[in-house]
Amino acid sequence: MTEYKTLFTFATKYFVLMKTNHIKPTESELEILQIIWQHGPSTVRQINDILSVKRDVGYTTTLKLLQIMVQKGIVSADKSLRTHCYTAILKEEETQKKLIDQLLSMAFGGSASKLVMSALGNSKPLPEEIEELRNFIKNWEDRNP
Amino acid sequence: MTEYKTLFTFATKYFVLMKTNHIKPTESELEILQIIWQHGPSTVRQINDILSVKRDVGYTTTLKLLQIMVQKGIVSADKSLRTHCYTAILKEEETQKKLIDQLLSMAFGGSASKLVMSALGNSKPLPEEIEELRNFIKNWEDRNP
DNA sequence: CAATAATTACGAATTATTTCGTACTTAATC
DNA sequence: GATTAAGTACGAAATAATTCGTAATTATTG
Repeated sequence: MTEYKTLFTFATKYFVLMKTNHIKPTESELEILQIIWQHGPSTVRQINDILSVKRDVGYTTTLKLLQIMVQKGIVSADKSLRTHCYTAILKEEETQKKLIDQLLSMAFGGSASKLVMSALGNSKPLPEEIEELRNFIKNWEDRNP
Repeated sequence: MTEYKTLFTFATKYFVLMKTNHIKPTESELEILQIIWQHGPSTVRQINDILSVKRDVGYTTTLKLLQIMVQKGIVSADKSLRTHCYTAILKEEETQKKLIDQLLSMAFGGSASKLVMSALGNSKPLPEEIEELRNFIKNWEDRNP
């Protein structure tokens, strides 16, 4: 019996992995995801308030997007209260990783170094970011002698 | 008269700049752009042959995409011969820069260092890339003490 | 030169994405 | 308790992206 449970658990995880692995949030969905990542589980109104600062967007538009995102398994909805609360299912780092991989193969011919150079080329990282980055680079260079 | 010509030249460049600045190639368009970037000006057949290796795509589909890309100003078509030849108008580095900026604001909250770390985190750059990258980093660190 | 092959032009179906209006339900307020 | 406000559900329009079929044209070949 335990074997079956273990197998089931594994199969479930694997299925979810497979499913989420090819989920690719659209731009609007990413906008919303980012808000949830930053602010934690949020209601439609909270999300829409933040979204509205940047651009014109109707309340029901945001609602609809969130409902679609639930269907796609991008977020989950807690419906225990009348005002539903949405939580990110896609994890920030994993999603970022996936998006970078995609950009990498789509516009950089798979060359990560080119991507990095292009990213550092433009940007003006904040001082505190620079320190973090410097450490990371040091570590990375140790691992890639 | 020369003043007008100069003005016109400037205005044209400015217009094209403004126009191309907000051009955002779709995924399929990027696929094609990448091929042209790598192989130089190409015909539909050449592009479609390369494209077909990776995935199923009809000849007329590729043709249509290229025609749309001409309309958008992404590529230009030399129609002097029966078999048209397509050249990239969008430059590789600029396009890459733009796409990174977009990814940056869309998924990394604008933090280039996070993007770089994520990119280097996964990747296994080729030895020759590592050297190039190392030089770049050295220079970058000199400029960001 | 007739038949075949390669090419372009372009309409149109299909699918995905975004947006919002309207109806309905539940809570808050007067 | 009636009215207003806030919320959800959901259909559907508008737009964008992708795909391909068919017709017309021009070259190539036998």
